[in-house]
Amino acid sequence: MPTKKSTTPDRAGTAGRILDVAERLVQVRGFNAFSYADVAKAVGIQKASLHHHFATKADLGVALVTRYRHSFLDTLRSIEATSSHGFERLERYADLYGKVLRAGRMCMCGMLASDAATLPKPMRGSIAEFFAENEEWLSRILAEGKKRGDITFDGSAASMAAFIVSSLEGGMLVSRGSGDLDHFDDVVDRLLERVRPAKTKTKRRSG
Amino acid sequence: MPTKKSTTPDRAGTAGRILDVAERLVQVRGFNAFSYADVAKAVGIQKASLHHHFATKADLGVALVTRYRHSFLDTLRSIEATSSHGFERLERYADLYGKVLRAGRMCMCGMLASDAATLPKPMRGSIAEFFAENEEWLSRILAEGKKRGDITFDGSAASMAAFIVSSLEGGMLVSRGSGDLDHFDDVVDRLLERVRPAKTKTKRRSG
DNA sequence: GTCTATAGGCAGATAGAC
DNA sequence: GTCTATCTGCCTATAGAC
Repeated sequence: MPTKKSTTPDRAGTAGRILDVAERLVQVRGFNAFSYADVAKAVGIQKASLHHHFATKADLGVALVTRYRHSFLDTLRSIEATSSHGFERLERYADLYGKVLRAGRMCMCGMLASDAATLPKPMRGSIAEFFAENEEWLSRILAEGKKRGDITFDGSAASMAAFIVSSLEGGMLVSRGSGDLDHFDDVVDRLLERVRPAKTKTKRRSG
Repeated sequence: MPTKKSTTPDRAGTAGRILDVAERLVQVRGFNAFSYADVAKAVGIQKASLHHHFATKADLGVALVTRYRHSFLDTLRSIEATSSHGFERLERYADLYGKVLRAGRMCMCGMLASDAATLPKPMRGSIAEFFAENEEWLSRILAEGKKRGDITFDGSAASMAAFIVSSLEGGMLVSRGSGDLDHFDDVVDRLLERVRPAKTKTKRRSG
């Protein structure tokens, strides 16, 4: 859930600034509820200039999802590299979503998932890829943690990963719909309680 | 999750047909991705005629959410009236969402929750009410079931209710975004497994 | 790469006849 | 209550000068 620096480039230059602005607009309003005029205004150039960087809105959308996927994976790898404890990794994973929510945004691909039926076809495959990669990473972290004993759960790591992603995305959605951000924290608490290893007593959520 | 007959009226007449069509369009495409022209075409009247029934799109939106809330509550009461076993009630509750998903739709208020930032203000309060009523009902069913011993869970009924709603909404969202409807069934299985009472061996999901 | 100007279409909404 | 006709404004996108 970016909004942080990443290993990949694409964040500098006009194209990068356009993507930054468009990403925020998608996360707050959705793909069908922002226009080139909105982006142009926020970036400080004219509408027509946007078309030089992204010929069509569909092109912009594809670039948006592609960058988001890479950026998100970078963040996951960073969590993996800087935390060796399974449960702590999951806390930090959940906190990614919490930070986005508190920034007034929805997970970009969660937002796009709800717009799916109306999106240009090339975007849809990339959105599905986001969820697949996300669950793959989570699944691996869960399996390793279970083996090491610093994460607890029943059933397959893959289905647990799918469950976690759904709960967090749904938690964000319902919190935004209810206008009650604490709702999300309750969901995270309950989710983490189910995977917390018997002995550990790590404090929940930092931000 | 309607698309079924309800005790309340509002389903007959031109206004009712307009609401039926608009409801489907919102559930499939979202509030910002359908037009009066779409509705008029599907209903078989002219755009201008729609304004006689719902002067503005905001008015249509408010009527849509209000009817949906009442209709949904009717369905919940019907589950409560025709199932006396707690776990079975939860199975039927989850199945409501599954049926909507398999119809190619999203929960209407889940969809509207993602559109929230762009919606006319009068709609937002009503959407929040939907989630509150929904969780209230679920909370009561959970508390009763726990007391009777035909539902199991830790923590408060209210937080468990919030968790269930989030997981189901998120399950629908991610399933649609992944293009994999089985994803949702896995989420439901895992969710129900956590509330299943020790002795019972009810089969999961009927539809 | 950015600009001005504009095309062509669709959005939500209104006026007024029947 | 439904129609035809129309308004105004915004949308995505393009042409062509600088």
